[in-house]
Amino acid sequence: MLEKSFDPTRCEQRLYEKWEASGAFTPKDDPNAEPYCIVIPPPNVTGSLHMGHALNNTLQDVLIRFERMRGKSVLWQVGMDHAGIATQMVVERQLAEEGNTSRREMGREAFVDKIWEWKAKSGGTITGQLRRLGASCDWSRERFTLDEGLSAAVRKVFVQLYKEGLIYRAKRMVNWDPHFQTAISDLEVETREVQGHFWHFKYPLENGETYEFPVQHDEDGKPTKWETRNYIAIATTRPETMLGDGAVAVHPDDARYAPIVGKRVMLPLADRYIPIITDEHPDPDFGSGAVKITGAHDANDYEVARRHDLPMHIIMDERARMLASEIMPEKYVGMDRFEARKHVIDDIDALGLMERVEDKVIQQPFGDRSNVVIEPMLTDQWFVDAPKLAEEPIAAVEGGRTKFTPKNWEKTYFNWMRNIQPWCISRQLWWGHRIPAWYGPDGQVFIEESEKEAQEAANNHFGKTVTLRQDEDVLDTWFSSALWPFSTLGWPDETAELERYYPTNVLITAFDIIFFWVARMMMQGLHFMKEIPFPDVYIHALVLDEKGQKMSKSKGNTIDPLEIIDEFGADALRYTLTSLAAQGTNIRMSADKAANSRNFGTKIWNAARFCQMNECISAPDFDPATVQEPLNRWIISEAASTAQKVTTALESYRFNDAAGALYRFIWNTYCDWYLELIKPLLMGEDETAKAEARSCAAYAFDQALIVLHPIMPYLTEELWGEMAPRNTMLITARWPEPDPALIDEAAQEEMDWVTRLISAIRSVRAETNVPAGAKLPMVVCSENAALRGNFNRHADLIGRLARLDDITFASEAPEGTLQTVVDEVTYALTIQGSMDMGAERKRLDGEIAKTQGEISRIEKKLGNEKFTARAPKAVVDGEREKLNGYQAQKEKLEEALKRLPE
RNA sequence: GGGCGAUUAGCUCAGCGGGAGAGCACUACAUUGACAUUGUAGGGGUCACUGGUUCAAUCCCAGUAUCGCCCA
Repeated sequence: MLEKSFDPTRCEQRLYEKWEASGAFTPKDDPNAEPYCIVIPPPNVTGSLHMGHALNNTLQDVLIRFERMRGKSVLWQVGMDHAGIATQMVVERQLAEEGNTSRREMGREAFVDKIWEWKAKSGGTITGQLRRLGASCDWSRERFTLDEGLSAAVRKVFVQLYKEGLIYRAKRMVNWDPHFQTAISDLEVETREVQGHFWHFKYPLENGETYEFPVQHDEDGKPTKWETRNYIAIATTRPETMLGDGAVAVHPDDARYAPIVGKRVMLPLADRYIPIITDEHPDPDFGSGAVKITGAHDANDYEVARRHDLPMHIIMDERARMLASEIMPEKYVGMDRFEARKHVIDDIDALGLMERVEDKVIQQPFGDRSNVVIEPMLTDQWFVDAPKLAEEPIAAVEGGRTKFTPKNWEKTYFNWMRNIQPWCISRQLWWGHRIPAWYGPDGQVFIEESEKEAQEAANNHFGKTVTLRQDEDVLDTWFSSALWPFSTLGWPDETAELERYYPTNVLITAFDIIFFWVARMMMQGLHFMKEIPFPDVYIHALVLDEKGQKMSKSKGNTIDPLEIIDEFGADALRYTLTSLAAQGTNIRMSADKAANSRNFGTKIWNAARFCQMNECISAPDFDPATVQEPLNRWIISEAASTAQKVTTALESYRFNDAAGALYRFIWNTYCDWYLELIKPLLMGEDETAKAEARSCAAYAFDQALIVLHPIMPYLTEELWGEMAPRNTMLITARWPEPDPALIDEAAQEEMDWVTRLISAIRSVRAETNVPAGAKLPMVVCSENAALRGNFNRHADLIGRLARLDDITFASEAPEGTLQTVVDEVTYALTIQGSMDMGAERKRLDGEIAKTQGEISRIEKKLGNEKFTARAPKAVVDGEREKLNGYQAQKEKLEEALKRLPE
């Protein structure tokens, strides 16, 4: 006998271990089975499970379990990435806490050893958490981006791309993180609005030259008043960068500055002259319309400087301190950029060149991990020719070889891919794939997959043995993650797995990661495998908090999925997320919602208890097609059509529809109606009827367990094991095939009538305040033979569920009865004692008004000649039929009202 | 500035060219042998606004408003 409710804490670990030990997580070794593969978007080795992961992996697991039960050879390829910056940050912090030496003092090799130590001890927390979620991934094939095979893949890719001219070293503008002292990608930069200032400086013209600058304009914008100026005004939010200015730019159409274009200004503090140039970049309506150009420290200025061949002065070192150089005034050398800013402001002010200062909300870039202001800086880095590599991925989506669900994300993808910039892949870190580039004594570079090959190449080049120095930098973590869909399957070796599972079937991810995962995997997959990595990309929701805000640690509004699992069980969390995963909308998560899902589990559990108590035990040789009773044929139909709905929903990534169909079938159909309806049979004397009800109850329940399993694996597996002896665990049970023979429309119609009739009688009773316990006699006001047939079959059930003690037939309703109309037939209830006349009158009035409303609506429609002429015949006929029905119903209701005693 | 999305019951959200739906919350009743983590019944909506297309619009199209997100 089952306990009173499901206890997840008692079952989850045991079941998970049993699944894993059974080999269910590894792909089945059957050459005839269709392959199905998902690669996990690799979580970060330092990470722990948050709601986003929980959703992402629940959806993957739902599909994986679904396809596994459908008999496919399923591989969920799991693993983690090494997360260069994040990991280095964690270990450096740990070193600092232990009062140990810094990484620089420690040296590269010792530091990297330390990280591996850390990884062995504390890394990969998330894999244990994925297990708790119930993720059925193949742990035997777990990979790590820094493991040997994946590292070999990275070297091969780097060398090949270099030799194809798709990787190059260049001096370009990058996002420099002065805290980590490395370049980071655009995607690791978070632009925030902060309260800042706009400083307006005057740059004096060379030789004290002057010009007339308009200061007032009439309505047509014509200047009406001028003043004589010996300077050009510029405005900046970052005054310290002025020390590196290479020019002042104005728009070519800006008449105000036309007289001084081509002249020079004295750059204050720096004591050097810079030209006034024209460029399309300055907006004449913004600020003074004149822009200082600091080519080495601003992305826009860099483009201007390139166009005009301006000098680009790098004015800061790797920690963003002012750098000694021939253009840097002695005074500022060594100052931090913000300290230098203060001095520059004071010094400009002292020179009388400060025009004014405005408060201004500015967009400022921050490192998403370091949280410091990012310095745009011109540095030497390795780049991937992303615009070139993006061509094929763009074409693949345009041609429909890879499809996004929901489709509108394709726009985001195209927008990003078509505007993609060269991808800076070098990082000034130690944790990662060290770049396979070696330099000779004269700086000549040798790119090879191993030091040995580089040495050979160098020796050949120089004609003698030379000493090589390997590039210090490592590659962006995403360089290796981009290879994930094929490197994890064994590439560059031609493995059986690669042959069988590439391309994978779908990538499941959140939209904020389209650029990281989808774009990069598409680029590398198409380039190296000559084939898309996945035909489908499913973009799921973000999980927000109850108020619809993004969860973040700093806001303190995170909901920990593990706490939800502890409190309500993994199934409740999974069901909640799945049921809310409607396409194109975000999910507002709350503990309340998980509680509802837990209640759903309890409901199922108790239905199982009921089945068990009543010996509803599934028999292996049971054939649903042989069932006789409409009641039973109905539940079999419903189970089959639910399975079909769930199948269709999952095939089209409509997870919420799958969850909803299951909820309705199990709770509203099976529990609320079917189990209630078979109770009289189970307690009755008719052994044949009892036996059929028992086996059908068990069968339908089994079907529900099977089809619910992908979403609620623990509870369903536990019940599967408890309810009957089985040949297989549920995780590998067979998913139902669509079987038209199981759908019985006549039975569905008949039972629909039964449930509507019972509901109608209950409604009358409740609204007229008939005591809930009272059993009433009912008169069916009809001579219809088919109706009598229905009552012959179902009178007991109707009587029990509607609390009737006698059902008789008559042509007319007796006086003084409560009446309700179902399918144009009046049913009259006789009550003992006095009837609540007021309530009954009110109820009937309400019904009549409602029916009249429908009649009027349809009459109006049918009265419209254009409607009857142009609408499809089926629609018009349908409306006529409905009208007849409503009219008949209204007549019956009016009769009932008339028969009410005054 | 560019792009995307949202606006449907008190709340959270599905849905959809032809009778407005769910969960939660609310009201009343019920402890009838699976389940109070429950059951039965009920109340509650000008489907943001304005136009257009159509025999027919909550749904399609255009515009407006408000909100949210992404990119610059």
